[in-house]
Amino acid sequence: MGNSRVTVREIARLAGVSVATVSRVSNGTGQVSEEMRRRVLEAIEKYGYRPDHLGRALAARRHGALGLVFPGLSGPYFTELIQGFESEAVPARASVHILCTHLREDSDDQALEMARRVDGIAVVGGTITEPALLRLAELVPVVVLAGRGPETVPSVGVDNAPAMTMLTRHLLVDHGLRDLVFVGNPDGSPDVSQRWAGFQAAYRELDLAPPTEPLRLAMQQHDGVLATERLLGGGTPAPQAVVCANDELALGVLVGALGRGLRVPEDLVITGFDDAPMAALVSPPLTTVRQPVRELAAEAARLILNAVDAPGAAFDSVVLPTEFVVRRSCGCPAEPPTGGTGK
Amino acid sequence: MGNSRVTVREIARLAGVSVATVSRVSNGTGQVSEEMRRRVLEAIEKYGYRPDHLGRALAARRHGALGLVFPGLSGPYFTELIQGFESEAVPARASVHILCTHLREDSDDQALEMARRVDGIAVVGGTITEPALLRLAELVPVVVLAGRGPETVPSVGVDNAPAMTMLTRHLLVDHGLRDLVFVGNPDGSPDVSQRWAGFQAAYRELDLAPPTEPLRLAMQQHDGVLATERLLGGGTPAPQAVVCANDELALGVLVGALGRGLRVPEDLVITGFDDAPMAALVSPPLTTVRQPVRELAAEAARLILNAVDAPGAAFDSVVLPTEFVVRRSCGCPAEPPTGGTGK
DNA sequence: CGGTTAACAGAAACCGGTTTCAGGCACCAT
DNA sequence: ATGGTGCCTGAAACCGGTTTCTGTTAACCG
Repeated sequence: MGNSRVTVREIARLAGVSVATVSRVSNGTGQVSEEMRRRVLEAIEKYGYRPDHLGRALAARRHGALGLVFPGLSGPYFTELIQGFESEAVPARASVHILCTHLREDSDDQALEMARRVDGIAVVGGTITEPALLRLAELVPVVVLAGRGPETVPSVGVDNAPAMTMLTRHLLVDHGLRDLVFVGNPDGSPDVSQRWAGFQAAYRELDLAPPTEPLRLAMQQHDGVLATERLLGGGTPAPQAVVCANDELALGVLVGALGRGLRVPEDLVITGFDDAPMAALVSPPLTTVRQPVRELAAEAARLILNAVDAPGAAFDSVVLPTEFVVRRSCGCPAEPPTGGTGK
Repeated sequence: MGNSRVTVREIARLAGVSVATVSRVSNGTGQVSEEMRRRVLEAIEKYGYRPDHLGRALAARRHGALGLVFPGLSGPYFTELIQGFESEAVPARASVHILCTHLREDSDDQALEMARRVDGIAVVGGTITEPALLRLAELVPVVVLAGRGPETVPSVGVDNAPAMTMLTRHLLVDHGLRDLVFVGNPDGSPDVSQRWAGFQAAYRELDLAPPTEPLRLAMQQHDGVLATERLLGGGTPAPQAVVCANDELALGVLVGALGRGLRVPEDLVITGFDDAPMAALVSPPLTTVRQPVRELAAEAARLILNAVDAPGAAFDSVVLPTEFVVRRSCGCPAEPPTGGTGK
């Protein structure tokens, strides 16, 4: 297996030059005469020489790889994240290592282990402990993706709380609703934690007492279906509106609610967060908050790549803006461009 | 950055032994006296020595990494794939590199590039060209994931065609339907191609003329919504059943159909493939085919790891079984455990 | 024409490990 | 005493590159 067994020294011998010259030619560094360059390139071409990654990495003290650590892989959010990260890493000739911790006990150790194989790491907020994050940052450039880490570790995120406050305010003020329930686990991720805080803040702005407890569930579509069983299955009175921590949950709730014969938004208002592709396509279309997930991850990758190239240069945190997207599921009339009013 | 600057030679000096001994102790290879081992371990502990990955990899001619190449990252299918792969790689102390080709022009080159950074690669069927696959297999152990490659390259997949034939036969025979439309692009992936073939085969079994063209769409949920627009938007007469290439499409079609006021399965029958978590939770629950996606990827990882450990040992292709899951969306009565019949 | 300088090439050191190989030593059987 | 046998150990070679440092050569200048 492998014709790629041809090394610098062989090429050097075949071209009748020194290894230094071969290295210079293959890297385009230093001064090489036209004659030498031609001879070397000829040999490289002829024998199909490709410099070995490990040798090069060892000498250069650089792996040419970036790491991405996240808790689990569920739904469009994480796939967008990965793709955004990848889209920035690949052009920089950096390969992407992933680590999916599943919130295992040894997540911290595995992240530390990864640090020894890559040049920089993006960690999704809430995936590893804060001490581990700090130790990680001592080894390689680190950025926290979607969330905030310790002061010294830069992060890339969106303005979750204000966005959620705006959305909640819309329901409370413009639609006059009072009995809202928030679905999502604030302890699960910084994102959700901030959204929960923003949700409560909207109540306080109006001198209302906010709900004290969210409906704690994971973030997948089927958790949303589960939520409808809890909320609409009798027992407690049904809420007026379900404010979901992300679109997937909202879609699940929507499917569950429609499945029970409820009309949305007449009988139940539902909102999401993310503006996933499906949000605009379901009926009624979902009122949500658009966040630039892909761009978020791309920005993280860029920050890391910069930090790798220019060690020492402090790099700042970034907060990307969100956009409140009003559609039909909150009770607003159908948007003009969609045509047709109401149901 | 990094206290991890301590090397074998330093430890050797500090412990008053040779580097060979340090290497032997840290790897547990060869014979080392108790006294030496103690001294070395003490030094390792004291100075926090961790062998450098690159040095080790270079010397051992092994990267300690596995690659996973796929076209794009959409929906639960790919996330399950990644997690299954990862779950097998991590315990083997192999890191996971991913490459998301997006079907770019240079996919082949990028895959070959990856081959020089990992010990083995799993390629999702249809992601790179066949010649590239062959060249790849010359460099490292390769397995095709979900699909079949050239004879010489082993693959891991499921029995797509028979499963889809069984499902289609169920609609044709048990429900007496005739006007079915298949949604999915057979040119997009071997999986879909096989399912499309199985779909047509069911017609032929009954001496019926199968549809000649599928509705060619991508595989995401919103493509399913798109499908309803094409199929139910007037123009052509609506079909009796929509046979989707995967569950995501089916969920999209379901959402789209319900949004148009259709009753499922009374007005329109819908089926999926995969048995994603949501399939059982929507109403009506989705008739589909369960395939062990996670196990598929795990098996691929195992095959590769074995091939890496025992080079030369031929390794065979694997076909995992599927299971036909009958629920309500095909027109069958609600399952007993679910309780409640019909709507 | 002698001396300075710039351009270029190669020998050797280096990155951080693993592994081969030869030798030292203790122990045992002749 | 001698030779053989195992067990340990360390020097040195090796993995495949990059980079420093030294030296040669030719061009240029006064």
